[in-house]
Amino acid sequence: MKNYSIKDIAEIAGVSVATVSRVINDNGRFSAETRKKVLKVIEETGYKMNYSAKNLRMNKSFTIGILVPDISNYFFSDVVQQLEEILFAKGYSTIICNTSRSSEKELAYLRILEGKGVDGLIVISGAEEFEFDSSSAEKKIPYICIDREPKKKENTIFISSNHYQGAFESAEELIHEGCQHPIIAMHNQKSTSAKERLKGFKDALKKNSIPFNAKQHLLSIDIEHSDFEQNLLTFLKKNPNVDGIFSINDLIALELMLSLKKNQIDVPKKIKLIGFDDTYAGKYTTPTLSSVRQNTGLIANYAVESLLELISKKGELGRQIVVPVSLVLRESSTSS
Amino acid sequence: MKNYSIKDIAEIAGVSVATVSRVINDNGRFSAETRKKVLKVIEETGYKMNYSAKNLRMNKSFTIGILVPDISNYFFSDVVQQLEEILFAKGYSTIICNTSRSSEKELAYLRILEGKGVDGLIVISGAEEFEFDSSSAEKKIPYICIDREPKKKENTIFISSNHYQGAFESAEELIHEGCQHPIIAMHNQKSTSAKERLKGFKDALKKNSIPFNAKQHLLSIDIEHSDFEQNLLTFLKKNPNVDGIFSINDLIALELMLSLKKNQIDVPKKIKLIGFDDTYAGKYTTPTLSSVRQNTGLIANYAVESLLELISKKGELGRQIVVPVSLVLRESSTSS
DNA sequence: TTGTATGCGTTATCAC
DNA sequence: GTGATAACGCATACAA
Repeated sequence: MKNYSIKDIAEIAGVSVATVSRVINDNGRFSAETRKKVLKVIEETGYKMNYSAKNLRMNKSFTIGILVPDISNYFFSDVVQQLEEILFAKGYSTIICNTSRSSEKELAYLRILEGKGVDGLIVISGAEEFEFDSSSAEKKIPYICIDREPKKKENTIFISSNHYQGAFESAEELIHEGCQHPIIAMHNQKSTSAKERLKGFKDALKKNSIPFNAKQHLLSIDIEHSDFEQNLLTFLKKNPNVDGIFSINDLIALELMLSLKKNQIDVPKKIKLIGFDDTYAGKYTTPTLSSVRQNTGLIANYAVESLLELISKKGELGRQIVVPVSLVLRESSTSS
Repeated sequence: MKNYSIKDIAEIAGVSVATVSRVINDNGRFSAETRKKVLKVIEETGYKMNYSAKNLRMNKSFTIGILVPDISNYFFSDVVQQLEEILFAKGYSTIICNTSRSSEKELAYLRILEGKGVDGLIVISGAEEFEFDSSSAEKKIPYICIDREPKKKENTIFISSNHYQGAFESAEELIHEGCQHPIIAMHNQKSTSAKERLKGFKDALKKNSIPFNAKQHLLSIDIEHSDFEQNLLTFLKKNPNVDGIFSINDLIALELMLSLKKNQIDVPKKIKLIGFDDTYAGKYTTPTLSSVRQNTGLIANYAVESLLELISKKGELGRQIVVPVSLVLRESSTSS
């Protein structure tokens, strides 16, 4: 048994390679009879398309590259999985590239992906703004940005959750639950989404006549270096009236919950807490964790749809799609 | 600006395509001067290798396919990420295929991957035994199985954690902590890893003179259908002396913990609990969850190493590599 | 040391 | 409705 090519198929079926190709791609005209004949041979031989040849000839790869900072992150892996699912159904395969938030790795991947002739790119998050100059202007590779603001908006389509809304509603929820001194806890990454969440939080405070002040309302967390717990305690010592925390993500929220518990600060009685991403862990903590859920399914759908439109030259660039989020309320933010 | 080919480069540099190819691949002989000349042109033009052509010509793709049941699973995504990292460093790119535990999808992917000419395959878990008959015996695609027992061991290399050890040690730990009636909680998937864990659990009981009896020591959970909590309560009603649970994975362990808490059954006082996989959520529950940690880094390393050996025809087939696990003890299994 | 020519498997453009 | 053939970009055997 060998690797059959359409040439072999043609020979066995007693037709020409052109005919075989036409049958396979259901493209052009041929009689029902030859069709059956060819299909039978294909079945019998177990013929498999050589995509390298097809790609070379067509200058198309039916492959989409996905750039993601960290596939083990809950939100990212969720989006990626959905993307993969949808793309597969549409006949595309995906190359998932874990950039580990490293620019060099990202660049290296970009070159490889270009070389492999991907038809399109989906770029997910990443700390900095993204600019992709497919150096060959001739064959610009279309790309979609998810949660990562592109430098040149006119070259791409930008999809993201409504981070502003999520933060705004969270802050309002805390206030409505009686919090007089809600704060926002965030890391020092200046991603678009983080900025939006901060803005939403600030605006909610403003709307409720609480003047925002970084010293009093912003707990800044240096993920890598400083001691998490000490960080929190110092802040609370300076601001003893804090009674609500909106955390920029669940990971931080969970750590906060742990530290608070360790220091006998009751959640939600003394301090109410809302996270972001609705990680599954939030269902199992005591108290269970309220969080903002992003609609990954919708995001993935929009991304694929837009990208395929761009690939077929039908899509309009420069758009921005904002996907609404939903607040999932659990015990950590509700006054019994 | 267009997409340059080596032909263009050759023309600009005033040499032949053969020379350019030799320079690019550092293969064959050429003068230092021509080398410099060619490299300069490549730099200036921003030439990018067309891998479709290269693959077609070389019958090699520098691409590895990874089949994984569910990328959003903690253990899987961890392994995949590490695989990707290691492979990337070695110049390979990866196509990650999420099979959603569907045989059809798996088969479809296999065909595509073959067509794309992947140099090798890494198959992770999946419910059933795996048999990959690269239908073209001519060009057998080498593959590695992680946590999934292949039907024909002689065609592949089988890598897995020491599930037996993890289960055995967990059971012994429960017993040493005073449990008289430890049980194992498991879903109805008959994967290799599940079987091994069951065996380890049984053997630990035997060693400690506790005769294993499915009715008394095996809590079977139908993930999809039945009501989880009711399931547990019924079992506990029949076996009121249960004082320790080894759960086949953390997901189930977390659910158990939730149900126990809901019914005021204290963990670890009344019932001690140990999970499997050391999901990050276990750090944030109350009590924190003891669990068996798999060494994903080591698994990934072995997998890549073995696969590359197979690809270069140097590896020996039929081997089995067992990677030790470690028991991470937390509050859920320790008597205060 | 370098160049010429061939073929990898496919699709598309012609002819017939 | 079908067949012959060029072309895609690359690596390599063989010539020079």
